[in-house]
Amino acid sequence: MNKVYITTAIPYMNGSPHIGHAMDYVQADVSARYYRLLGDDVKFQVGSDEHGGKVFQKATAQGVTVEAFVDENVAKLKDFIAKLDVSYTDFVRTTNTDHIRRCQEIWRKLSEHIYKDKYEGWYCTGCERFVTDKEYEECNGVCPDHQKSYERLEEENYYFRISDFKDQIREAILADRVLILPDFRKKEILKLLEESPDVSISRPKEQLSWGVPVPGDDNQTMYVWIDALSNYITILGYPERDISDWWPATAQFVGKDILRFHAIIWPAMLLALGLPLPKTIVSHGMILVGGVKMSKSVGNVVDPVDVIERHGADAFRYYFLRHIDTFADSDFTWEKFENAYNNELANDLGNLVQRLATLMSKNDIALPSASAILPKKYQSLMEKFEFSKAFDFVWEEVQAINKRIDEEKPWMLAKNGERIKLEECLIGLARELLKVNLMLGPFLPETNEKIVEIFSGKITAPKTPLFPKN
RNA sequence: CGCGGGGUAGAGCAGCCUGGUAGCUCGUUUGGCUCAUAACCAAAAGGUCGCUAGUUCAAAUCUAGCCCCCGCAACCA
Repeated sequence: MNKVYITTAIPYMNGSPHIGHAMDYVQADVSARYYRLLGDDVKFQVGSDEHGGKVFQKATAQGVTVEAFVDENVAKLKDFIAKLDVSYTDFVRTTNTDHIRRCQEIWRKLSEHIYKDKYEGWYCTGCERFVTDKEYEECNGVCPDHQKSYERLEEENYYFRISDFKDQIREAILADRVLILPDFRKKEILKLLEESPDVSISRPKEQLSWGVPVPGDDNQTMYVWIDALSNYITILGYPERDISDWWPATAQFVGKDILRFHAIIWPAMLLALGLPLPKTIVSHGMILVGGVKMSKSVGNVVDPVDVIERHGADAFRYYFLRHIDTFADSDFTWEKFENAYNNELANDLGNLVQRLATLMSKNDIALPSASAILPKKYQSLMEKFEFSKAFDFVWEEVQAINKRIDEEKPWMLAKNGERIKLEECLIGLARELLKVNLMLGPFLPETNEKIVEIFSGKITAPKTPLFPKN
């Protein structure tokens, strides 16, 4: 039995979960369920990134303690993940004491690649943060929120010497020892790697109080990188436990916006710790709405929960796994979604189940049990994380069954009393459907179970269709 | 010359690496069927493959130049 470890990015707890996070979860879940289907032992991590200034400020603004604030958001996140029907096994919180302790131990282990340096940049005393040079120029040197001029300030930070590992990382990426998907992102990362300077990994305590204290320096707090990225191994019990059963991860799912951190900083950390690199980093694109970026100010934000409440988790998973490109930016519109739901889920699949179940039920034909096997092509696509293509393949089979029913005309066989042929025909068709259903399992877990139920024992057509139309 | 992705039927995409009748899904039109959620099956209409030049017997596909859209460029998925 193979050990498979699947991870997702841990969302920052300064707000509610949104559609971008949903992509991580749904993709990772399909992989996890697929490997379970193969009989593998799967560990599937999800979690929450809870430290940092923004979380602290938000909590303060709401007049609640920061602990209460993150607890509430974590509860929301867990509820969100449950709604998506995500079969995770481990939930890691960066405020968990084990995580914090392990994180500090990791820092110590990294110490020979850590140095202290001064950072100089534009700072807003209102926001209590540095802004990038680009931001500075865009605002003409005046903070738009506070109407104050930025000040030139310097502070001391610890830095992680990425440059110690650049060559190793480049080689690993080039040789696909850490496979970055899709390929065009790999090229992007290789280019970015050359320009990646050392990364600042701490902040003065007075500026950042809500975070993991830097071991051996009371005046510094860890900035996000080591705290957040290490979650993938602290949840496994690193460093005090041997994690080689699970690490390296089979696949780490991230959004394209944070790929750079997972493909550069994270591998550098792992190399410094003497740990192997993840086998695959899968990066998905952004969801656009009507061709434009989703944003609160535009007011075009689509809440996954709305989609789920309308047609269920499987419908959500269907659209986002098949019609949203697995790797590139893709468009969501309600019209497209409803279209896919009605034409494909309801008409192609739902109706297929209905007509076949009715045919078998009317003629009192049961399905002798037989185990289906997964087609090679499907397996190969799933193992390349080509979810949308794998789904297309499954759908070709769905359509082929509908076609076969029309060609073989079982209702005619029934009318003519050709019992033997009828049984042969319907059992053959039902077996095909169960083969499809097996492949459908990782994508649409709820539907999968329903189909299994319908076609076991004495068959009766469901009273309410699998995918009811409005 | 910052890096990367893209411009193919009304819409969304595949094909381009390894040149040789331009394909898929949705939508539209017509026909068939009646087991089924007015569902299913078949057929048809619809494209100067961003522009220009070049290589070639032959280019969506290779080369060069140009135009346009989008993403990223140290922390807003």
